Amino acid sequence: MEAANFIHDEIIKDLAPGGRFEGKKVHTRFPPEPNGYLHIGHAKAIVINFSTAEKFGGQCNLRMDDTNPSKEEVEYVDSIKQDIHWLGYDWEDRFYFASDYFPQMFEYACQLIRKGKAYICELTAEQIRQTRGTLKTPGKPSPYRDRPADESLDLFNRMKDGEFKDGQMTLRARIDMSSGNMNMRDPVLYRISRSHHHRTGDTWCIYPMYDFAHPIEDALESITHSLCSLEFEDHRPLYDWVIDHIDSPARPRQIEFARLNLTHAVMSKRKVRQLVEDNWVDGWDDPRLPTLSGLRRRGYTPESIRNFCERIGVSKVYSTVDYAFLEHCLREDLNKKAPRVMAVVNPVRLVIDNYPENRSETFEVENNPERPEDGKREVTFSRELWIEADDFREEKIKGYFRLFPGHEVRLKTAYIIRCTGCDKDEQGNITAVHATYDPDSRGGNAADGRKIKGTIHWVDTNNCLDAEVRLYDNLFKDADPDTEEQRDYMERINQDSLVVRRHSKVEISLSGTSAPGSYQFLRLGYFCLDKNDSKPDRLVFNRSVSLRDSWKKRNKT
RNA sequence: UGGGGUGUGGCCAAGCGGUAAGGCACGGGACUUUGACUCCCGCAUGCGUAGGUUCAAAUCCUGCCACCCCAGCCA
Repeated sequence: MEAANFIHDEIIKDLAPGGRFEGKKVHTRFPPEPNGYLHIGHAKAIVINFSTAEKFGGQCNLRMDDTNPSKEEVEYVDSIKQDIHWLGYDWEDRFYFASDYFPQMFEYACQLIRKGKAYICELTAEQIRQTRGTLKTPGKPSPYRDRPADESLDLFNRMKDGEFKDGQMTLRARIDMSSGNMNMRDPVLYRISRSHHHRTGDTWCIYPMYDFAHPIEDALESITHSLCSLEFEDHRPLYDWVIDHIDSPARPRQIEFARLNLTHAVMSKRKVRQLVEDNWVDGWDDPRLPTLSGLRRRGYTPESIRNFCERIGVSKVYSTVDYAFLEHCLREDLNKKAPRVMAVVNPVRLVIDNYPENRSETFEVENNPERPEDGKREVTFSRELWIEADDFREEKIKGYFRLFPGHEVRLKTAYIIRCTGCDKDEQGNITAVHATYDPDSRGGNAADGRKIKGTIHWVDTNNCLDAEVRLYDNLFKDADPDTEEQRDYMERINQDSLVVRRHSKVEISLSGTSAPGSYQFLRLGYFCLDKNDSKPDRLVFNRSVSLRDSWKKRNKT
């Protein structure tokens, strides 16, 4: 089997004869804490866990790591499940909660106490901090460190029974107060907390810490490979310590990889929350946010996100992936799938002066040149059309081959027209563009075979729909809004990250649509209906991503 | 000499002692009834750095440098 990344390398070794998991089935898990919404960074972890299991013919569990009731809520559990399903992964019947293991964890803690590997400490949080030492100096042993096991066991049971106040005492591992690894300086294993747990209610008033709970959760589920992010590297010795000192049914292996960062975006829960709560964006599913619900509303497909996650690779290097790569993956997917449609986002009236006033005709347009099997649809044409304001200029500039007086252009699938001028109001705003058409060019090709370089899209003024179009761009202009910790990144928000066009015109074939799905607005980009605001009689489209535009690129700076 | 990690082109990333894959971005060109798509071409005499071992080093060894993580009763 070929390894796609260093984790696969390790797994292959583990599975080999004499390896740590020889003869075992690979088992991974995705263990979110239900305290917020999932984002693209989680998607990377989800893809790594599920695809690794799949690659080796194993399984991946979904587990809510709910060991801290003061931060967790049920509403998140549902959104997390929904997002993972949406991405296209299935955990079948293997959906678990860390809280289901509380009784077993308590039992393991008692084992540790009996072995003299853990003790009840009555130091306050402040005292624990003070005696922990610093990065360069060893800590001091707690005065309770040598408390007899019987006494600790008794206290631990009374802790569980609610005899003590929150924070009054803790269960601590007895490891090494002078370890260079801070996590090994007698870490707290259990704390007293009377917050209401979303699943166990008030059954417990003591809760295990992550470092104690996680290896047990993994072991109980027979996880072989516990894949997590880099910041847990220093916790691995403690993870192994717990497994080694309890009567563990399994010996899972933790492997760490670098989490995903994206340019032009903020990923941390705290920062996203602030953007939402201070109303810089429209909720957790704002299309500019890197949350999965935001990306979904923006029109990102699960396939594009999965593909993105697979292609960015897995390593231990601190990395920031260019947002342009995510966009590339979306375009690549939508180019194959999205039906083409004509829409004029910023309309200006085009009058074809030599076209009869009351005449109308119909043209057939292909739905997707990439997929001829998708068939064709009809669009109507008449004397007055809407065209994109950008497609007309009063004067030619170098390289511009759209409409300007005297110049010919093709109206997609219809006729070749020649621009004759424009009308303006008193302020000098262009109110209409004038042109004449070539009656012998029906369909778009000139009878004399002359080549027409430019083709523009259009919509019949007599047969179209008004729509609101929301043009989204990066939330942050800076590639790295997240770098300097203390900077007020809100001030760096891109003022043009949302431009609303309320009077856009879209072709009639879109009338009444409510189905989810993406369209390519010809020459503009990929768009989808906004799931929150669009109504069959008042369409609202979100721009998922623009088409690549070498003209625009060439003309800026 | 706290501990743990990482350094390959602008951004990801292969490479596992035999003479620098691939993708994105970027630049050029072809094609084009989407300035899209597609297709060509270009883009590291170089792998943090200095030495060493070897016929041969991004890969092995040593020193140095840079950056990231750790002192929650968060995960």
